[in-house]
Amino acid sequence: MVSENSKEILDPYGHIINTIVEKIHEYLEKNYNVVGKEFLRSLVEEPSVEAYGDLSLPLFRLARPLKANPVKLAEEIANRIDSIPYVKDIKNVSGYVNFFLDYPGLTKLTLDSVRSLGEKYGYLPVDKPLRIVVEHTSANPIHPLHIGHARNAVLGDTLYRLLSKRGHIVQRRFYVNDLGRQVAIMLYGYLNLPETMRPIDVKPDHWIGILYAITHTLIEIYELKKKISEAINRGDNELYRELIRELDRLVASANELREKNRELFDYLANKLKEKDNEKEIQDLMKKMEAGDQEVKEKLREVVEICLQGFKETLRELEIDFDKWDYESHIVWSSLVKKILEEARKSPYFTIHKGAPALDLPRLASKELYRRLGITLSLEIPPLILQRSDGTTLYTTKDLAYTLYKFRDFQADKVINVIGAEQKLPQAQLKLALYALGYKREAENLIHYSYEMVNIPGMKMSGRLGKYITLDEIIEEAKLRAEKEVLKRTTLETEEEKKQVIEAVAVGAIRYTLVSTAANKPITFNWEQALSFETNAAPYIQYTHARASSILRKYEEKYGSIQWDNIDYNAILENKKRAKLIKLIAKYPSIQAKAADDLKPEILVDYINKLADTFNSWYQEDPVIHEPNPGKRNLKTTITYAVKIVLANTLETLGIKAPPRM
RNA sequence: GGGCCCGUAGCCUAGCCAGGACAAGGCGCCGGCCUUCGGAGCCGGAGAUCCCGGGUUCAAAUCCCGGCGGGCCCGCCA
Repeated sequence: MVSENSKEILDPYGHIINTIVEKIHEYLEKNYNVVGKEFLRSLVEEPSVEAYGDLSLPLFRLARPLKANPVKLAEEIANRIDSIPYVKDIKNVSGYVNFFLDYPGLTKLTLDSVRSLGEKYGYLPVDKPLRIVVEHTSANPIHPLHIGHARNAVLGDTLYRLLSKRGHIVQRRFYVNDLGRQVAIMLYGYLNLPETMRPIDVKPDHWIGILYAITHTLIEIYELKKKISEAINRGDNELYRELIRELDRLVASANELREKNRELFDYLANKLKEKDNEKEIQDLMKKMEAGDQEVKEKLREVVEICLQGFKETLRELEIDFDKWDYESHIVWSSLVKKILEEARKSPYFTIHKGAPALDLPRLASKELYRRLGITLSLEIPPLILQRSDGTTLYTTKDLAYTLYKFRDFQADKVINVIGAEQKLPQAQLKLALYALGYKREAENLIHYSYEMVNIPGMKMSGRLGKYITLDEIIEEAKLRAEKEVLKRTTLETEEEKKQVIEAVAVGAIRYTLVSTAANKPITFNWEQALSFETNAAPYIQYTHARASSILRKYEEKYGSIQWDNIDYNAILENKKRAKLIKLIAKYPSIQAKAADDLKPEILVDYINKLADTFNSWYQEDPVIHEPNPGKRNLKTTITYAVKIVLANTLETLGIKAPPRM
């Protein structure tokens, strides 16, 4: 099945580097001490200046183990090693060995690869596929998705695509936090409404968002009023003034909420006025956790309304899930109870502040933290498992859920896409797993952490109903895309135009969210997100459409692409041809690295460089008008390869690549 | 009080983990290119104390220490 040369077909550039390393290693082994091949390979780099060649091996770090002078060694290697496949010339420059590639050879190798793999070019499969769960988005079902969730969702979905294309078996899961206090508040509001006031012509999650914010704000106001009269009775003036200020703020939010849905607001304001809301919510939470039949049904009903809205939004962004897991299911199916029992038997079980807990600080050690990928200086407190009243805490449920994910999918690895603010609980989770004897799971649980998305001049708050929804952002993106597309499109039918507008709008959003490294905060900016110029999604899409168009015209004139009569030597006639073929050759290893390092931004960086180089080449070196058939075939096959690579990177980023725009 | 992340031209970002040869792109700004394959493009130019100060090293944007600025976390919340 695997042919002799499959490696070089799948990964032309990687193959060439391996060949070079092989030769150097052979030489050093014969004449000096033994040096690890992997180490040697890690030293190979791309020179910063073109004049220094295509690949370079700095010898400074080798000098010590080999007991050699780097400058002399470079000289020696350059002189003594004369022939390496795909290498035309070897030169030494003060401690560096520089390699100049044989471009006709590289071109043939690369185009052979593209020819035999076609649209699959670039997807380098791993030797051992893993079963991987990617849990992402997992927004609380109490308000619509906003821009922060969008970063989570897009990152999670892109990781899924990267890993799948790398050959892993990947499952996407969404964890529905349906047992928290926030959900209880929303459910409480819902239960106080007559059926006639359920949502009709609003998007379901938007309605839920308002219901939650109104219920929350009203309850806060009523509680605050009680505290204020207490403060008056006690004559505590300072407290009184402080509470009044807080009340003013809440009333201001309440007025804004009332504007959004008067009927709902006035009804609940009246209904909740005289009740002991706090007590009723406590009762509701207990019933929710216990799985009270009646509450259970209503809970699922109201949560489903919100999830319906999530699904609509996510579908717009080409995001889908394989499994929706409910926190309530984890609790009701006694998985949590089992974990608690195991914890009680664990040697790390302790009582902390009067509550049952795991003594995680006892596990603190350099060795273990490194293995689990926990930052050494992170101080991890004991993990309290249960409240004094017996109800369970979030991380305990998460402990049960994590094991459930591993078991349900027989996963080798579980990746949680969760905000950076949850670093501590995620580290606790790992240590707790370890403490309970789940070493494999602890070691293969990955917290893929990302920083916040800020909207300039705005502080978002779900509780007060202050946020910009993802739906609004998508809507705005479409409006802006429409304006830009209609200005320039060559398409004629309305249907085609609509598709391109959507592809451009969604592409712009996904691209923006994935192009900045996850550990850096993003300040959301329309101009930048929806830029139609270099370094943005539409630019890549446009370049792809342009390459497609060239190929279409070629085929109209000459028929199908000619692979058999290619003038490989002609690659040397134009520097940009060579630059392009090198980029194309590198693609499989770049795509693989982006997947292995979980860094989509590597792909974004690459795709830009490729589009730049192609556009620049296109400007000065005509393809179809090339009269010489051998050269024309070279140029067309390069164009074809560029088109494939652009389409595949866009596909990996979840961005559509229309052939015409 | 302790901890984590970030700090690269007016603005946005890459490079930092595995230190190497003049710090790489984009936006914006200035000047050019439409009778040739799609100008959402191309070519050229100006613009940087790589937050500051020490240290390690033949070599530091990159590693270590100490500051400064911004965000986040330290709950019987989720």
